[in-house]
Amino acid sequence: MAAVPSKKVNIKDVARHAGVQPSTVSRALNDHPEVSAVTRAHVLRSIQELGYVPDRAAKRFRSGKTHSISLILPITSSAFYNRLIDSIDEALEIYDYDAGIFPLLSERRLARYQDPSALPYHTDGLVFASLNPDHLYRSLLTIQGVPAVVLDIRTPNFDHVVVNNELGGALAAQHLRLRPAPTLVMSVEERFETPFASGVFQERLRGFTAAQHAAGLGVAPEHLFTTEFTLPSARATARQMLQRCGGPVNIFATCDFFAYALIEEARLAGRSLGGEVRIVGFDDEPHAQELGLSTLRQPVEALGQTLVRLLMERLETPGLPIRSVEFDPVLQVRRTS
Amino acid sequence: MAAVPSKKVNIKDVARHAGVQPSTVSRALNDHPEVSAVTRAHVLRSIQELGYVPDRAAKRFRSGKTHSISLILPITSSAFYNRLIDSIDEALEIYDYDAGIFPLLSERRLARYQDPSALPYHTDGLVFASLNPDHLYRSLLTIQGVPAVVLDIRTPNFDHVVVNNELGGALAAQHLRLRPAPTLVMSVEERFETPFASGVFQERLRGFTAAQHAAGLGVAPEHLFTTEFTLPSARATARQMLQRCGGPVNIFATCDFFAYALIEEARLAGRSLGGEVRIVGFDDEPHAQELGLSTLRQPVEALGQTLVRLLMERLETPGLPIRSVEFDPVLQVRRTS
DNA sequence: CTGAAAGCGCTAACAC
DNA sequence: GTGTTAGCGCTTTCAG
Repeated sequence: MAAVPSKKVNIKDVARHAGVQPSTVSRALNDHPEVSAVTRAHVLRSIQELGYVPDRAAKRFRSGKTHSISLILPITSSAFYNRLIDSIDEALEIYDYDAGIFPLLSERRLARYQDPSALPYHTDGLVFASLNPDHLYRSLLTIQGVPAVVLDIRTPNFDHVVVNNELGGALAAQHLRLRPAPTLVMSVEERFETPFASGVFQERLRGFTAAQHAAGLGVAPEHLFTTEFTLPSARATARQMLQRCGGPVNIFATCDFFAYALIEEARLAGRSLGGEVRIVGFDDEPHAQELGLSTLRQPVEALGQTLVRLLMERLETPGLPIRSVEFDPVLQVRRTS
Repeated sequence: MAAVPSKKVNIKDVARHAGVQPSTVSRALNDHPEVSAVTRAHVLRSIQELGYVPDRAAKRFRSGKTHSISLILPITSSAFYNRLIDSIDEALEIYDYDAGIFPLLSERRLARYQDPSALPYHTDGLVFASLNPDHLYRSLLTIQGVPAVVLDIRTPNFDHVVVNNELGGALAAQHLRLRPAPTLVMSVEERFETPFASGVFQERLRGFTAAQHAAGLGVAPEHLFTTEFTLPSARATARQMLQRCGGPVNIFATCDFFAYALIEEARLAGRSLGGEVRIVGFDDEPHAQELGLSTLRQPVEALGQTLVRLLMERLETPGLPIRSVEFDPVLQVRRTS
């Protein structure tokens, strides 16, 4: 281990030190089978002695590969995306790949990511989670040359994996109908002008409403409550909803986060969960089980695996036609319903 | 906008199309002042027509710059790190830089990040948040050539920014002593064998304990409760603590997350917050204000700004000596104490 | 203001 | 099994 080296040592220095050619050093480093064990050992020792680290930029430039992909998503602080990150990480292992996480947390980031040489595109492939590349970019040239797959959005331009959210809504409706009672929905208003909307909440709501209509019931406008995606707003809305219906009530929350707010407020109000107040959420986040929340489980592991498989196939075979894979959510009945 | 181009168009194609030399195209693209307005316009039009996108890898290889840095942190799902990300993002703006987020969520990631050509090191600089590069790597050669700064850890090898956590603990102790009562602490056991420990919780605890001792009080071992970093564990521990002391009690939670659990359990048990049960947390997360939690505020914006400044200075002037900056936390008294 | 040419560090043909 | 050589696409001297 040398002290501060006066200049960065490159592959030529190593070659000279080991008495071989740069190509041999390269072969030894990249585990080519044609290099003899003795030479390899010799070269590796020179590398050790000189403290050589291959130039990252040159390596990538020449080989054209980074062995990593970028995961572009709206936020990272939700349990769903954390599970997705985990499942993608795991699925990448067998391909010897890595994922960088790029949360699109602000307009500023969105603006910077218009630049084709922004960091996320310095990888071999892209996964867009709940984000539509068709809307994200002024021109798709931005991500030119980097294959992409999309989660949660049906797009004709990219491989995509979606969950049948309408079915999820329908399953919730069907289940809650087991006990007739005033039926409320708690959802969020997605702003479709922004590129940050995937439409999943609308789909869940639509599935629920359609199923209610099919059963001759429907959802009255005053029974539909929308909230912001923050704890205080969700709590306030939940309180309002529970005050509106004093007696037995059924509630469909379009995500578990909203359901949590409902559970807390119901408890504070002393209303019996699963009896007087019945709740079905969506996502099956980790807390859901502890809290006994009935909810719709998304097959997150399968989503991650499929996204990775589609992307890796496309890396290997660029000319592939666009593929679309759909998964069904599954109703998990627990104590709140 | 051409259809699917048979082959990727490069700077030579653009030059030929525009009737100039590659160097001129490069100059036009990189806003060199020496190129005439007419030529620039001409070149830009060719670029448009051909749908040219500069090769990311070649650009970086040649220029040696990515205009981005990597933020390496333990998790992303805590409010503190989200605020840190925001403040770093903001601070980077004036430098025309960008940050990639690399959460070290698993042993697998840690293992992959031993590779010097892993994605995080394909940037111009590194910020380690609550993570010690000295322990993270088998050899620091892994990050060779990429300047780094560290948050939360005093290390002789890197520029670092720390918060005086011991002072925070002492301030909490001093404040809680205003009303004499049995005094409990809720903390976490940091495992120092792993590279995932920064030591901040120990520091907070140490500061608290030292201050109590100095006041002739001390913290009895049975008054120190440790928990896991999960909601159910925190809730269970909180319940235990409140059951242990039926009457007036003072509690120092070494982070707001634990304090939330205490608040919820105190409410469920019908104990009066700020009266019978007094709580001081640490971090001043966003919820803290809504909940009226007394807590120690970390100057997150200043931390982010300072980290960025130190890193940018080092990028400009590689030979700089190691610098250390310390910030004091500030006690925010609200309703829980 | 623009052209010509060198070269960044590495990998991969092609020889031998 | 190793050496030789060309070249990836861009930026940056140096001329003119």
